[in-house]
Amino acid sequence: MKIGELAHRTGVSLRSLRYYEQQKLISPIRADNGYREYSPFAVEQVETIKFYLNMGFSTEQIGGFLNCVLQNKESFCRDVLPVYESKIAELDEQIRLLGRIRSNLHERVQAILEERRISPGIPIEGAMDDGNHDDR
DNA sequence: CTTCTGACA
DNA sequence: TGTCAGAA
Repeated sequence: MKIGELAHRTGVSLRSLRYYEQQKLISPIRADNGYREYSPFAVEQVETIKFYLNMGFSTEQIGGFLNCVLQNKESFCRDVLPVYESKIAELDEQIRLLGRIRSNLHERVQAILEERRISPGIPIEGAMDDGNHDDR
């Protein structure tokens, strides 16, 4: 099938489909006219890519265990463990930062309700870090 | 009409 | 990621 059909059947934009290819997550073959030709498996492949992207993994990380996960239908691929663990650690870090922001705001709310004055805007370390891992 | 690549008021 | 251009 051509890119238009795959996009329609997966709900992924043409742009993203081409981007996944750039990131080596999918490798469609080229027809004589230069059009990308996807195998019918591309549908499930793109869906698993979307799944991991939503899990917060970078395209680079996904590229690492995609084939393994794709073949061993949700089975075990030991190489994914370290990736999953680092992701969990990353989430713990984000949760820690969010907790700081939360308590900071909570304190301000209380101050306002109690008509109490508190310290001015004090930046929270690392709070502005969106932890991006993408980009080739 | 569909796809391709490259680029960004 | 969207989107537009110019070409095939």
